[in-house]
Amino acid sequence: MNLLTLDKRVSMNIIPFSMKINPTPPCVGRPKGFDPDEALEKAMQVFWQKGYEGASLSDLTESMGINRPSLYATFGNKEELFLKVLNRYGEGPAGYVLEALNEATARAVIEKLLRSTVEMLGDPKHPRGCLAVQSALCCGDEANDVQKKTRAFRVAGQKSIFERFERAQQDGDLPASVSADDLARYVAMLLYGLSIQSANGATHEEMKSVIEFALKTLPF
Amino acid sequence: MNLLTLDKRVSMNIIPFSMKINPTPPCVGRPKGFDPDEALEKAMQVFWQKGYEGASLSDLTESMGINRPSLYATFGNKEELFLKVLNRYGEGPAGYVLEALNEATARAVIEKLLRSTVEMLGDPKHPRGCLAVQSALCCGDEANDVQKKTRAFRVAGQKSIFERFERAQQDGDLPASVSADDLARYVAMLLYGLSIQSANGATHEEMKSVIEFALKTLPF
DNA sequence: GTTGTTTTGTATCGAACGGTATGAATCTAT
DNA sequence: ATAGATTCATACCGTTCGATACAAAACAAC
Repeated sequence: MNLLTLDKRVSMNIIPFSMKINPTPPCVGRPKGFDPDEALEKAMQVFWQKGYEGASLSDLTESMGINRPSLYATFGNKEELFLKVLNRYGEGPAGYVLEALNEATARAVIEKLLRSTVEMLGDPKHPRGCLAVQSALCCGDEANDVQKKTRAFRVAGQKSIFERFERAQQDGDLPASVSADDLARYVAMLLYGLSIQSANGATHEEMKSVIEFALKTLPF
Repeated sequence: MNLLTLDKRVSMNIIPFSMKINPTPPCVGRPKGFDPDEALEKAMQVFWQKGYEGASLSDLTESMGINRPSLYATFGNKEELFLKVLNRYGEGPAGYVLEALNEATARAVIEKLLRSTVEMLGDPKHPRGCLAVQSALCCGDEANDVQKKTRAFRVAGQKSIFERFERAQQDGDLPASVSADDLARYVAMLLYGLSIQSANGATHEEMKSVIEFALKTLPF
């Protein structure tokens, strides 16, 4: 789910010629005492549970097992760290969203989206809820950029679902009588709603039960 | 929507006999230079937009038009102020939820809930989204109490809807084949989902359109 | 006018925030 | 071994956080 281009050095074409960007990690100097990938995973857990504003640098460095200078040297700052976490979230725990769009029919896409979401939200390895929904839903002025980018992340996911339904109508497996826009927004609503249900403490079984109800009401 | 007992002095029965609590404002001393009700309204707008953690005391006092000592003397502290705001939210902008339960049938209740929610979320007088969903969805350790009480607020609303559907089954206007638990959770999901849709920037018309779609799929 | 009570404005508290300067430590290359 | 490069650990920066101490100001009662 590569919805955002996070590396400004690449996206803005600042670097001339074909200068390589970190082609391989530097072979000189003291090696890192930690695995940046593992550290990023830990950071994701913290942001997932406490949100962008609620996660302090002390929370982050403690969970990541590194100290502040290492964090800043490796990830930039708190905001850049969060954006890298968001990207990781889209490719990892939320990667099922784009995968589900490969299902054969609109109906199958929706079933896969709902069932995968419930599986993800019910996984006790993660904090409750959806990181993209809850970690920067509303915040103070300083975190406005993070809020906007997290919202753009959600909107991009909904747009992908919408485009898949448009294709489904061309393929003929989605009746032309239903609006692809309404349907995409409706499905996104269900996913968002499940996220809040999870945050409310709904059990895995309860969520499984409610999406079966929702699927039964689908008119196609 | 009096879902929470916010005044601990009352709920815990600390005060002996029938000692009155602020029966009438004191007639001696310098009078307040502001209207606490108006100030609370302003505070609600701030928490609604920035969330509990994102709203600083400077944000609050500036919008409320008072200074810090006045805020603390009148509302206790930041947490108590938020809880009073949450109570006000339940009785004001979100008061339609309990009102909707007075509709004659389960179907009418759902229609009223969805349409009233869209009207509330589409009102440009308020910040986007639902205060009870977004203002303390996840946060740091210090705000854990606020998070729990906000979650309890949401869960209480869902429970009220559930109990209304149970009654509807006794009344016979909701088929016994549908689970009242599933249906209440489903409707709450739609309301939560609408809140996130609103935060995502969905227009009033888009939300109106998607709930009409959702209502069309209802099997009763 | 004096006293007693409450509110307001200012100035500030200790703690925590995000972020960094600095030097010791640890590696490769020669 | 030495030099060069990078990372790590400590200690600290300025700012902002929520919360208050204190005294002047504004009222009612007498």
